[in-house]
Amino acid sequence: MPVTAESISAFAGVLADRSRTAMCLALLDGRAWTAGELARTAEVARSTASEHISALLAAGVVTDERQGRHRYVRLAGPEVAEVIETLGSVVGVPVRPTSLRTARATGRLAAARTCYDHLAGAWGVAVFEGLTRAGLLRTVDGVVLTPAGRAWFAEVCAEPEVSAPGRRPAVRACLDWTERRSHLGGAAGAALLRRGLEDGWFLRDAAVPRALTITPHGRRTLADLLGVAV
Amino acid sequence: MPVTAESISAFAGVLADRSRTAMCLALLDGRAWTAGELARTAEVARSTASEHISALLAAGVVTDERQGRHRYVRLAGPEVAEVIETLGSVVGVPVRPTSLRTARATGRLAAARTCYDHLAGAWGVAVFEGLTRAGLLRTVDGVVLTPAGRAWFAEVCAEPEVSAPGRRPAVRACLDWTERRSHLGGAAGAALLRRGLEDGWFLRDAAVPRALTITPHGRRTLADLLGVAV
DNA sequence: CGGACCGTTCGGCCGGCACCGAACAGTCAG
DNA sequence: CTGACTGTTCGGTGCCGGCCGAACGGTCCG
Repeated sequence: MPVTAESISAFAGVLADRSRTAMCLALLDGRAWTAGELARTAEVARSTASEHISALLAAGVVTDERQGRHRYVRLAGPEVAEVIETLGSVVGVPVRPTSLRTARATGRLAAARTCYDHLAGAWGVAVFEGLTRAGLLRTVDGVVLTPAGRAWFAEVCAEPEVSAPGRRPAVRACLDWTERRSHLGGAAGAALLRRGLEDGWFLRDAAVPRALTITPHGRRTLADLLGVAV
Repeated sequence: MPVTAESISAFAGVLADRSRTAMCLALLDGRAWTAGELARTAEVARSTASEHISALLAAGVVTDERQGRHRYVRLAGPEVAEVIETLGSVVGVPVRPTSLRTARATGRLAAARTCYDHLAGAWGVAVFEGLTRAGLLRTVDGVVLTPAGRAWFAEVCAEPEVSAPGRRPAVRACLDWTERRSHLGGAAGAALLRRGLEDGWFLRDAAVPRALTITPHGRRTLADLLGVAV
C-alpha cells in the first residue's frame, strides 16, 4: 500500500514541473522531437532540457532514440498520453480543444505518415510485415534484407544505393508509435517512400504535417508488389 | 499554452508527495475521512496532515466540511478520482485490485449507505426528493422543515427532538457523493435513519462498512409514507 | 583536419517545501 | 469549570531539485 503511494507520487513528481509539462504537451502530437526543440519549447537551456529528458525517460514517460547527433524523444505510449490528457481535463478546459484537434490529427497519423523519411503508421507496419511474409526481409536478431529483398528493392525503387555499403544501414526496424510494432526504416525505407510519393501511391496531407493518404493506385500497387492483401 | 503547462504541473505537484498521495488513495473509497484519520494513514504528524489537506483543498482535489471538532474531507468529485486511478494504472498494476475492490464496494455504497448518522446514496436522495414533493420540506434558499413536515417527523419517528430548538439544525441538505444531489441530514435525517434501522427498513451490510440494504418492508413503508413511488 | 552543431556532465547557486514540536483555539463530556 | 480531544498556526531545520554556464565528447560537412 505505501509502495503504491510512493510510485504514484514519484510519477506525479515528474509531471510536477512547468518545463517537463511543456515538453509533454508538445509531445502529445505523437511526433518525435529532438532535445533541442524541446529545450526551445520549454524555454530552458539545453543542459536543463537534457536533465529533464533523462527524468522523463527514467519514469517511463518517454522513450528516446539516438540518430546521428540527434536525440529523438517521443511519448512512451498511449497510456501516458491519456494520463496527461486526463490531468489536463481536470485542471480546466484549455486542453480540450487541443486534445480534440490532436485526436483528429493522430487519427490521420495512425493510418499512414512519414517517420523522418520513411513510411510509418498502420500502412508502414503492414508493408513491413508484408515484406517479411514475402521473404524479402528476415527478422531474426535484428532485421536484414535477404538477397531476394535486395533484388526487389533494386527493381522497384531503381536505386542501387539500397545495397551499397554506405554508412546508413539498408534496413532498420523502427518501432511504430501507434501500432507498437515495427515499420521499415533505413535507406530501403526511405527509398520506398520516395518511390511511393513520386509514383502517386501516397499523397501528403495538406492539413496535418507528416500525414499521408493512400491512393487507390497505391493500394493496388502495394498489394501487387507484396503479393498479399495489405 | 504556457498557462496550461503551468496549471497542469501545479496540479501534478499536489499529487507529487507521498503523504498526499496516500491520503488520496484512502479517499478513493468515496468516504469522508477526518483530518486525524488521514494523518494516521499517511503516517505524519497532525500538523503536517493539516497543511497537506489545505494544499489539496486549494488545488480542488478535495472538499472539506467542518462538523463539531472534526474536519471531514472527501474527494472533490469523480473527475479527480479518475485522475488518481489513471495515474495509478500507468504506474503499474498494484492499483487495479484496489480499484476493483472499491468499485464493488462503492457499487453497494451508491445504492444506500449511512452518511455519519443519516441516510445517503440513491435512496437517501430519493427520500429527500420525495419529502420535497410531498410538501414536507421546502428547499428555497437552503432547506427548512414545513409545519406539515414537522408533524410528519413527530409522528413517524416519534421524536419531539426534531422540532426542538437544539444546537443541531433539524434538517440539513447534505451533498451526496455518488448522486451529486442532496440527501437529508440534520437531526431529522438522523431520526429517520434510526427509526428505519429499528423498524427493519434497512439492514447494515456485513461486508461493507456504512453500506445498507433495503428490505422489501422498507421499500413498501417508504413508498407509503411519502405517498410516491421511490 | 577544422569548424559548426547537438547533446551531456559538472559545479554552484538558490528557492521551495515536507517535516516536526510546541503553543493555541475550538468542541464535547462529565 | 476542568480535562480530553481535534485541528491549526508558527518557527525552525534540512533536503531536494530546477536552473545556468562552462567545459567536454560525438557527429556531420566541407
